[in-house]
Amino acid sequence: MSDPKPPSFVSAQMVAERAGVSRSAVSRTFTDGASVSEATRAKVLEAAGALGYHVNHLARGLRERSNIVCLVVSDIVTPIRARMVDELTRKLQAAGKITMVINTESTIESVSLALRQPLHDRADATVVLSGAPPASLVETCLANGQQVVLINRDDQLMGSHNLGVDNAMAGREAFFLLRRAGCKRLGVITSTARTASLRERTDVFLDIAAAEGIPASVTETGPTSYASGFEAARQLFGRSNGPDGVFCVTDLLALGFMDAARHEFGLRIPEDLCIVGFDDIEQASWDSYKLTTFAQPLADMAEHVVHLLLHPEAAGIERRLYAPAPRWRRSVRPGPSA
Amino acid sequence: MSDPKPPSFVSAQMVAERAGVSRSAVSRTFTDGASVSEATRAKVLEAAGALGYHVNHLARGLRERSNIVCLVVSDIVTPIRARMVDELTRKLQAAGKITMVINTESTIESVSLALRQPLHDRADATVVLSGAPPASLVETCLANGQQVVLINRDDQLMGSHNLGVDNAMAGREAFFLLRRAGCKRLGVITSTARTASLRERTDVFLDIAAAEGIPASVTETGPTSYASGFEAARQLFGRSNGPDGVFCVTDLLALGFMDAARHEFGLRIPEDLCIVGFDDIEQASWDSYKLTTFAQPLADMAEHVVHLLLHPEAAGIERRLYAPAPRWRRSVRPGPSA
DNA sequence: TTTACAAATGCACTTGTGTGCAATCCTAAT
DNA sequence: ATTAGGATTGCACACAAGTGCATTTGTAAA
Repeated sequence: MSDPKPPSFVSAQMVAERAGVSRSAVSRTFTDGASVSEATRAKVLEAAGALGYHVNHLARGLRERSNIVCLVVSDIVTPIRARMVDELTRKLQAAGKITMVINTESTIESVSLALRQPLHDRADATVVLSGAPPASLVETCLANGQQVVLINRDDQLMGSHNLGVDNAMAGREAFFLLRRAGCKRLGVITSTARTASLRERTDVFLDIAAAEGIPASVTETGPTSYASGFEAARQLFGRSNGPDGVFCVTDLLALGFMDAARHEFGLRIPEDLCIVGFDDIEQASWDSYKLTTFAQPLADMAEHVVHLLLHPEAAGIERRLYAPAPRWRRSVRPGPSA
Repeated sequence: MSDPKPPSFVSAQMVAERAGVSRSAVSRTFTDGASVSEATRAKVLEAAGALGYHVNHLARGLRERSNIVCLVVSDIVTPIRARMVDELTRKLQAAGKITMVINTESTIESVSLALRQPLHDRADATVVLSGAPPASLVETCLANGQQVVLINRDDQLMGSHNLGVDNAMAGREAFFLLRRAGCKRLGVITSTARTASLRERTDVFLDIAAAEGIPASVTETGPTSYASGFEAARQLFGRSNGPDGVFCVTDLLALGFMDAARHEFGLRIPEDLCIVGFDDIEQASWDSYKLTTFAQPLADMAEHVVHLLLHPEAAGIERRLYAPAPRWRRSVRPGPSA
């Protein structure tokens, strides 16, 4: 007997009918600067409220910009990534953008697949936090009028914005920190995920060490994780003559390394072993670690991403390098031991 | 002289013109089960490839379901939240859904504002991970044909799916773990964010303790964080006669509490003090902590969310409670001390 | 009261897609 | 060669919005 009437979204047409005006009037009521009389506006607002009307942003996006930003990211659970996602979603939202998150693996195929999504969704922009996007797909995005922002990606693709942290500076600073502490046998702990960022931190550190005549080894045991750092320490101190100063290219590696060095081999930090990390994740400041490390200016970077997206034509394409901020804590001696 | 031709998305119309067919043919080529001849399909695919055509999901969403799912969440940086977001985005994506993230504060106003977004964006469903959504707005979402899934929220709102973890069980188990260890003076460490989940864990623990005649105190010093746990330990052990067994309603609180107890007061864990946490964040398993805690079956929960969204009419509204899985580690003695 | 001019309104078109319906094409059987 | 039948195809509409343009309404000045 009764109409089942499946619930569905209420359109401007329905509001117009209820308010006894044209659909144009409804549209104009919700458009800034449009010409509507106070009486009509009131009728429309009443009807809209009663019906629970909400402007369809998707339909609006058909005509002009969609205000959608695609965030391509892997390893969200990683503290540093989670913080970046947090900063970006928060700031994009405040700027009136809609954030679509694409959770991808770091593999080329997975990223390629993911990068097709912003095209399908008519995103205004694509922000890549992880993985190495193929140049051809980035070009397609650009050709379709999207902006592309790569964060901490090596690929200096034409037409994309590139934001990154100064890895060379970090590698250099890490070395000098350890040398000032009087470390004699250095080591770099990195991961098998050979991204350009990690590689640059490693290479600069090694180059300076070589130039200064201090021996330095490289150890990598797996992905960029606590477990890999732990395993690295096991390997290094399992044989004699382990390092007395290490640069872990990531805080997660550093914390794992630290735990293994302390609890498996009884080493004292910083007396027997100095450790420098990178990222300044929250855990690095915890009382069990007090890790000396470098902070990425995430808030500044996110801020700049939003700025780029809000003013697409303002400054043109740019590559910007941010200086990592050293955080001196307890894992490095202030001066030589003994 | 040359056409500036601002880059923009290529439409099915353009593909049709280049392929010399009607726009319908293009649409049918990209629609499963539609009737297109092999010759036409080939021409269309060629043209689409050359032009870089991608079906506009937004426009498609105008007609039927949009396949957009809204994720309302706060405190993404928190390990447990990051993991839930990771599980959900990954599984939703695999199911062909598009995830848009709304990063909100936990305040009522902020959540209210956030909940309007899925309405504007014609999301098929809204998943709420944080905050207390006002009933009226949830009703609006439901009235507009959306599905609403609340995860670990108290509010048992009509028409919304409710998934949660069995907090009562956790509180009970925590108590028995500590009693079996022979603890005489118990304590609960919680936060000032009085969500239903945290409150239930606290209350059940206290009730049983009272019933069993073991004294138990409650301490809350701030938000649900490492720092709050740290501060709680300072307060409790700053005066004499601190507890010898505590249930921290969150792992973050537990780790902070642990660090302060060890490093500020020299307490040995589990000899002098037993600690039980909740969440089983990655850090709880780290060598410096080895925290006994309870794991939320995040993967199962995410799986079920996707199931609910894929089969909207299948099972109707439901409330489902998941059993937390105990993780026995080193922060609780297996039996009474001395 | 008439005129002039601005404000308000509605028609119709636009955006990009999917699809019902009718017209056309092609193939095979009579 | 004719026809039946199925496979293709294209037209036109629907979806939900914004907006240029012409029309109507309203108001104030002459």
